[in-house]
Parts: sequence; structure tokens; C-alpha cells
Amino acid sequence: MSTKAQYDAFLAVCPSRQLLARISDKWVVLILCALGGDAQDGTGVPTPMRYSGLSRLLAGVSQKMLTQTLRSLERDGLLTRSVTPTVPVTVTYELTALGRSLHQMTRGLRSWAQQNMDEVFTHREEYDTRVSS
Amino acid sequence: MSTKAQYDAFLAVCPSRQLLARISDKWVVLILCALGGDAQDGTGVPTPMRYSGLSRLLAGVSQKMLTQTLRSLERDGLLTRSVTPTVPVTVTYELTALGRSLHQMTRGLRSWAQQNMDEVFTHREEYDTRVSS
DNA sequence: CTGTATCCACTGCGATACTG
DNA sequence: CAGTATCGCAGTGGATACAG
Repeated sequence: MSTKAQYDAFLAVCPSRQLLARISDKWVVLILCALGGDAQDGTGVPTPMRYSGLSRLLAGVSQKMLTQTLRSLERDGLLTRSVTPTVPVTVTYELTALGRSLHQMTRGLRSWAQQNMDEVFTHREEYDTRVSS
Repeated sequence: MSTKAQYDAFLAVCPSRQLLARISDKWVVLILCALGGDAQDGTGVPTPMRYSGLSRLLAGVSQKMLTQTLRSLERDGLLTRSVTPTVPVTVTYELTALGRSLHQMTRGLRSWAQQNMDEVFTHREEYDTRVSS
């Protein structure tokens, strides 16, 4: 780790920029929320889910994007993909320890949102009326 | 596109969905980190910055995107834009209390990235060799 | 059930030129 | 210095059809 201490997200070439790219992915955070158990009760107990379950929960996601996003998260070691050779085949996705640690970050974002989005919306309305006038 | 009931249900337990639009923005997190003072010493002491300063710090950002992102953050009440009528004009951006509270979340993301991206890259290499073999 | 493959509309975003 | 305006394309992502 010759350069780890020098990671600087402000630099264009910095690898940590890629984390931001990952977070920016349209479905990544929602998938982390789903597998993190946020959909059940908000307690955030990690919950393995099947492809069809995710597809149902994230209604509106296309097959292409769901598969593509799950693959990239698996590639990054954030979740595991387990195939059970039943008929038809059963595939289960589950967060890894790394994935759960990232999920803690996204949970923080979510709690921030729950507490502050109202204020954000208020600011937006105020700004829009101020600008249009 | 169509607003299905289950999609809404998931949003109900994952209200950060609207926050995600903000966070997903390519430059939002870096701007919050910059104005949050992360660029100086990592202590996270909020630091007002000028347009040109931000432009220099955020390597690779275009004028268009910097201006556009700053405007949307101002609209959301996350930062303030102060114009000082010098010649030439001086514009200073500064986090609001709301912006600083969100910055605490983004600091978590950034530190997660700087601590865990090495592991992510290791997983990627392993995955790629496993797939190509 | 769990995907792959292909087409293509839309847009995010950089590049460039111009302005108060 | 701090923007605004416009163009163009590469990439995102939805729709659709096919498959193990």
C-alpha cells in the first residue's frame, strides 16, 4: 500500500473517484438498501434476496440494469451470488462484510434524508419563487 | 416510468431516493468535501471558497458542471453564494448548517472509499481472472 | 426463474466560444 | 473573475426479443 495514505479524491486520477462513480449508479444504493434489510422494517438487518425478489422490490428496474448492477457489485466484492441448481434455478444475492460496511454509509445518508429532506424542499420552493419573481 | 404501487412502497422505506439524485451528481460530494475543509488537512473544518478555488481543486471539472452543481446546491439550501462587488467581482461559496450536516455523511463516504478501494480493486482483479479463465 | 443480446432514444457532460 | 450559451457525442438505460 505504497500510495494508500496519499489517496486524494480531489485528484482526477484518484481511485476513490471510482467509489463515487459506483454510488452514482442509478440502482446501486437501492440494491444495497434492499439487501441491507431496509425494505423490511428499517432496522437494517441484512437480508439475502433472490433475483425475482429484488426485481419486484425495485419495481421499475429493467432486467438489463438489475443484472448489470448486481454483476458489478459482485465483481467489487460487495455482494455474493449463489446459484442453487433447483428446477428452475434459484439465485440468491447477499451482502458481504465489505458490502455491509458500505451499507452503513448509505444508511447514514438515508437517516439524514429522513430528517432533512423537508427542509431541502422548503429551500427549493423559496429559491424558485425568488428566481421567477 | 409508470409509478407502480410496490415501487412507491419501497420508496416509503427508502426515502433517501430523492437524496440520491443529489448525491448521484458527479461533483456534489467533492464540492461538499471541498467546502467542508477536507482538502486542507482532513479535519473537516468548514472553509469558504471562491469559484476559482473550487475550479482548481476539483481537477477535471468543467465550468458548466461546476456552475450548474453549485446552483443546484444553493437551491437546496446546502450552500450560500455571496457576491462581493469588487473589480473583478468576487464570489464566495460556503456551506450552510444544513450543508455541513450533509457533509458529515459525505465525509463518511469519502473515508470509506479511501480505506476500502484497495480491497475493491483486489476483488475486481480476482473476479476478472476467474471469469476470463 | 434467471438471465443474454440487440436496438435506440435520451441526456449528462465536456468542449468551445462569448460576456459583464 | 465568474460566469452564460451552444453544440455534439459517448454513454446510460429502457424496451424488446430470445435462451438455458
